[in-house]
This record gives sequence, C-alpha cells and structure tokens, in this order.
Amino acid sequence: MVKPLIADKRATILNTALDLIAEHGFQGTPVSLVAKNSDVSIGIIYHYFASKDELIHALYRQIKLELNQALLQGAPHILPWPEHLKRVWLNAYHYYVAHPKQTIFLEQYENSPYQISWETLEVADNLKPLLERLQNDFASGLIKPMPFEVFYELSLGVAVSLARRQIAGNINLDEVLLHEIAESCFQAVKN
Amino acid sequence: MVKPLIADKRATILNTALDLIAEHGFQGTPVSLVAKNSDVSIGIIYHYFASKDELIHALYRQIKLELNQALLQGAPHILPWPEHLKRVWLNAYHYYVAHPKQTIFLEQYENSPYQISWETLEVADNLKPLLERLQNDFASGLIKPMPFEVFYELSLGVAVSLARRQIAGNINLDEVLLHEIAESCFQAVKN
Amino acid sequence: MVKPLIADKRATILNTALDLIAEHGFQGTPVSLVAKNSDVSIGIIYHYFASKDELIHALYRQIKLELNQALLQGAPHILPWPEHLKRVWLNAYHYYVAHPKQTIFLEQYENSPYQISWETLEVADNLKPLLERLQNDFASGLIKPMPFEVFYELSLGVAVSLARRQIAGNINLDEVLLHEIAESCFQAVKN
Amino acid sequence: MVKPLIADKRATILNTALDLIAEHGFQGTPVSLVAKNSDVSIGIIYHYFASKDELIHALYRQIKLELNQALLQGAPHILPWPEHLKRVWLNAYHYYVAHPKQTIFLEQYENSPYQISWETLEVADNLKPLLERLQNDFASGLIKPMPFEVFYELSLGVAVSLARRQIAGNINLDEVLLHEIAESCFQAVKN
DNA sequence: TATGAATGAGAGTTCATTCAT
DNA sequence: GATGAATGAACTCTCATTCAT
Repeated sequence: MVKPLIADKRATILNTALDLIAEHGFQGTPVSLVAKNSDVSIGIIYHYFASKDELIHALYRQIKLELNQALLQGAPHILPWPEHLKRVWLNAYHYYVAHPKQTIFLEQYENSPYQISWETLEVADNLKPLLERLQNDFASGLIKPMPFEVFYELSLGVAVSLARRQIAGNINLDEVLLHEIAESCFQAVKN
Repeated sequence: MVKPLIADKRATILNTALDLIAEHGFQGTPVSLVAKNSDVSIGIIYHYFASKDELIHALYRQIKLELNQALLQGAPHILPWPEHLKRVWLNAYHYYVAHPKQTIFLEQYENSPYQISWETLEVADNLKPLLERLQNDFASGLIKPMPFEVFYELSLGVAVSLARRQIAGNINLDEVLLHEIAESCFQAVKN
Repeated sequence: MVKPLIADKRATILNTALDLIAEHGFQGTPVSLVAKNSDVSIGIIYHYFASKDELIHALYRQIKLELNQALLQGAPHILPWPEHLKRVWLNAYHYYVAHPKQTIFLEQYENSPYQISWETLEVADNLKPLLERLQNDFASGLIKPMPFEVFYELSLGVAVSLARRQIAGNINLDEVLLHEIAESCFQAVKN
Repeated sequence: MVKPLIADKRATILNTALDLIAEHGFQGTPVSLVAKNSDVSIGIIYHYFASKDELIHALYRQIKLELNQALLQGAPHILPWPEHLKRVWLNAYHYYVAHPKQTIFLEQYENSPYQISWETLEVADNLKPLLERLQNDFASGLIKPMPFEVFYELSLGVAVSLARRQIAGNINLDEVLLHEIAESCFQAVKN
C-alpha cells in the first residue's frame, strides 16, 4: 500500500479539515477527528496551527487564494466589454460548483457569528487589475452608478447563490441557461 | 425601564433565544444562558420545548410566519404589473432591515450544516395568491422563462443579500437608490 | 368511550407503576410518566404517596400480599406429607409465571441497592400455619436439619429462579417436568 | 497504608467502579464519583471507555473471566464422579463469598432491566472441558434428564443464592454444613 | 381533591488544549 | 518534530418534588 504522496502534513491536515467541516460544520468537527482522519496525532496539529481557530483561518486564506485564481481564468480584465463581466461571472459560478466543499466552507466562515472575529483579507494583488477595470466601467458610465457592494450582489452574489443551490441539488442549470442568467445579471447592472 | 408584564413564558424564551442566537449563533447559545436571560429555570425551557433543536425549529416557524405577513403588505398580488414585483421586493428588503435579528437567524438556520435536518415548511396559505400571480406572469411571458429558484435569486435573493450588508453596516441604501435597485432586479427577470 | 371502572385512582397508579417498572426499572420510570400513563396529574400521585419511594414500597407490600395468598392455594398446611411441600412449590412457581411483572418487580426490589433501605415485612398472619407445619417437619426429622434459609433456597428459591427463566423465555417447562423438578427439590431436603 | 503504585489507570477505574457499584448500584454511581475516587479526571474515563455502559460491560467481562477461573480450581473436569460436581459447587460458593462485590455486581448486571441490552458472553474456551464432562454425565444417565438450565438452577444456582445470603449476613454456613448442602444439591440432580 | 407549571441540582458526555515523553 | 494520555469546564437534558391556583 503506497502512502499518498502528500509530503506536507500541514496540507493533509487542511484537506481533512475541509472535508469534515464541509460535512459537519466548524463545531461539528473536533480537532481529534481531524487528527484521526489525517492519520496524525493531535499534537502535530497544534504544532502547525496555534489553535483550532488558526487552522480554520488558514484554510480560509488558502481557499480565498484558489478562488481568486479561478476568477482570473481567461484574463477577464483584458476582454472587451461586456465579455469580461460575463467571464468573471461564469468563472465564479464554475469554481463554486466544481468546489462544493470550499463553497460550503466559505459560506459558513463568512456567515458564522464566529467567536473569534473572522479575518478580512486584503485585496489580493492579482485581483487589482480586474478591480481597476471595473472602476473604469463605473467611471465611464457603462455600469449604472451604485455602491460597489450593490454591484457585487447583483452580479457575483447571484452566481454564489445559484451555485449553492446547484450544489444542494436544488436546481440543475445547463450551460445555455447559465449564459442567459449571466446575461440577465448584466442587464441588471449595465447602464 | 419597567419590565414588561409577560404572561407568556414561552414567548419570553423564544425572544431571548432569538436575541442570543442572533449575536452568538446556535452553538454559542447554551440553553442555560437562554434560561438565565429569560429569568426562568432551565427546566421550564424543556417543559415547553422538547429539546434545544425543537426550540430553534419553533423560532424558525414563528419568524417565517412574520416574514410571510411582511411580504404581503399592500396586497402585492393585486397590484398592476410590474408594481407587484417591486412591492414584494421592497417588502422583503424592509422586513429584513427592520428585523436584523430575525434575518441573521434565518441565515444561520437555512445555511447551517445543522445536525438535525432543518424543517421545510409548507407554503403558507396566505402566500398562495402571490405565487399564483407569479406563475401567471411566467405563463403569459412577462417574465423570462427560467426555473423559479433562479427567478428568486435574481430578485428576492438580492434583497436578502443587500439587507444583510446593510445590517452589517457595510452599505447604507436610501429609499431612492433602493427603488433603482428593485428596478434593476426587475430588468434582470422581465422579458 | 367508557372509562375503566377503576374507581380508585390509587389502584390505577399502582398498576401503571407496576407496568412501567417491570419494563424499565425503578430509575427508568419517572413519576411524570406514571402520571401520564395513569391519566392523572403528578400532583395527585403525591397526594396518595409521600414520595416515589413510598409508592414503590406500597407496591411491594401489595404484591407480597398477593403472593402469600397464592402460596396458600389448596390449603397446603393441611395436606399430607410430602404433598404440602410440593403444593407450595408449585403454587409459587405458578404465581411467578402467571405474574411476570410482579416477579420482575420483586426481583428488582429485593436485589436493588436501593438508596432507601427496603422494607422487611413482618411474616403475614395467614402464612403462620404453613410455617408452623414446616417447623414441625424439621422437628420431627422429616426434613434434614439445616437453617431455614437454606431450606428455602433449596426449595422455593429454585422455583423462583426457574420461573424467572421461563418468563425470560429461557426455558419452557411442561407440567410433567415441573412435577419432577418439584420432586427433585423434595429429594434435596428430605431426610 | 501506602497507596499501591498503579501503573494502569484503566484497572484503577474498573476497581473503583466495582467498589461503588457494589455499594450504590449502577444508577447510584455517577461517573464523576468514579473519577474522584480513582483520583483521575472525568475525561480520562471517557478516554478508556466509550461510555458509562461500556465501562460496566468491561467490568462484567473481567469478572466473568475471574469467575470462570475460580470454577476450574482443582481441575474438576478430571475428578471422579460425583466429586467433580461437588467441587464445582464449592468452587462457585467460595468464589462468591470471597468476592462479595463481584457477586453483587453480577447479580445487578444480569438482572437489571438495563437499557442497553447486556452482553451475553461466549462460553469461554477453558470452560469447555467441564461442560463436555457434564454432557457426558447427562448422556450416560448419571444425571436425571432435564434441560441444562434446570440442572444449573438446582445446583450452582443454589450456591449463588446461598452465597448472597451469607454476604448479606443472613446466614453463616460452616464447611461441614456446606458439604452437606452440596451433597443435597447432588441428590436433587443425580439419577 | 386535583392540576401541571416551575424549579434546579445533578446526570452523562464532549472537546480544545497541554505537556511529559 | 511527533505522540496521545490527561484535564476539566461547559454542554444538553432529566426528574423528584413543590405549590399557587
């Protein structure tokens, strides 16, 4: 029997934690179980992470990084108007649906009244070109004037919600319908 | 401040539970604290509710009822197109913003990987006329063809998300902007 | 629907308690459940019995009375030797098998390290003729000399044990075999 | 009195539990008290035993093992007829009287309407030669034909009952009387 | 007589974290 | 680095008993 080639125990622990948290939630996932399912001792978890909270924060950071990379697939910030908007929308949707555990985790993390105040990450460097492009769209009047948060909820926010429903088996959107919905979101925000 | 004469302990318990859960979450709200803040014994909570889960389910049912009533303010189902859509949208938004604790509670209840599978309530009777009106809108082609869940996320789903951000102090939408956003949502779904 | 003609609530309570205790034991039988299954309030139970312990003691006294009467069926104390011994043996066995709940209760009562020291009842008046007959048998050398308790365990004690096994479905003794066993017990104690 | 150097906490816990259960019964023995009297934390008890029930089952298994070994003192299965029967009888009696706590525990375990169905242990390997010898005695007509359970109650069952009475201080049997009683039991079952 | 809401000590169990090895 | 036995506060839930009505 070959031991999986995860040289990094830290990574194994994070993977196991994600599996368990996605299924049972933060509070339903004891550190002891993470240890057991990772085939490591409890002690080693506390070697890599100062506390259970730290472990969860670390997982959050890792997933956010992945997500950012996913949003940038196909270099949307250099696509012509309005393709870049739809591209980001579809990138988001596809990442969420392809990574249900991560999606569930993010949901929990960002919504839980988590005792330790959860971390607000800086805007990642690689995301900046995309954000600048959007600011341009606002400035040039291509997008209706509105707070950025409202723009987000009318566009990507909808992608998240729909992805969550798809993960839950609530709906099943094919690629055609998906493009139509992305288009609809675009209708909502364009000037 | 005079303590209100609360004849109904059951109601007091539910109120206290809502306060605490909105602030600290399900798992962060021990039954013992609900008891203490309600000025009752632990035992009486288990007299009225079979378990902590049952208490939470009861709270959910109560809030859903309130919410349904709020959505129906101004009898939207008999308003002319497309006023009824905007009316419901604004009703939802205003309920959420005016009832932050209930909103946070609903969020947690419907998203938590809660051990006990959460209850799916029947569609309330008073909601039916409104739903029929929407089905008519779909059937007559006023609304783009799409699964109902997608329609929901493009319209009321956005209201929920924005209300949550307003509650969190993330944004602050005035009545004018609000109508514009409602209008935007309408743009996204209308044919 | 006709209410059962048990005029006496006290008797109903004792009956219900017996049912529940036989199935779930003393500690597994909350007073509240006795109340519910008896269709009376908790308060009324504490009206008739000073405490749960008192209720149990009362039940014990009642069952002991029944058992004594059962042992005396056929007036064994006036039967010829050694018929009276076998008669008592069979009376005991049949009572136990016909009253499994009472048997289980007695077992529990007399063996439990019950916090409240359990009652030791006086020898009932109606049992005295039978005991005198046995003392005569000892005195006249018909029975081997031995402490009365040993005599009891070699005879009736075996009847109890076998009845318990029959109740538990462990064995199934027909009338013929039963007489042979009674005879065997007689062999063990006769001189 | 010097506290014995107990390397094995698990054993200490079982010992303490036996002491307490023998005196106060299963339900009268909170895990917290077992912990305190064992000078360990509650947590460690749940480290070694999955639950209070499991602790009790483990204790049962241990005592049964001891008892089996005691029954085989003097290799009764190779003694001549009917010495082997008496030997087992006396072995049983002496074990029970010398181990009152174990006896009381067994009594409770095997009779309690314990929520978790109690374990039925396989016949231990070392007991098999003895059982085969008894089967031979039945087959060769040395013992009256009867179900094994009946044979048990007429012989060892009596030993248990008498031992319990001796433990309770109810009777006090000397060695001579004991042999006579063993002989009486033999009278009851021999052909 | 009769009710059942109310109490609260105490039960079994969990789990984040520590630390001697 | 690595282990896992050990801790104990805190959790959910139970139930004998009381008492205002």
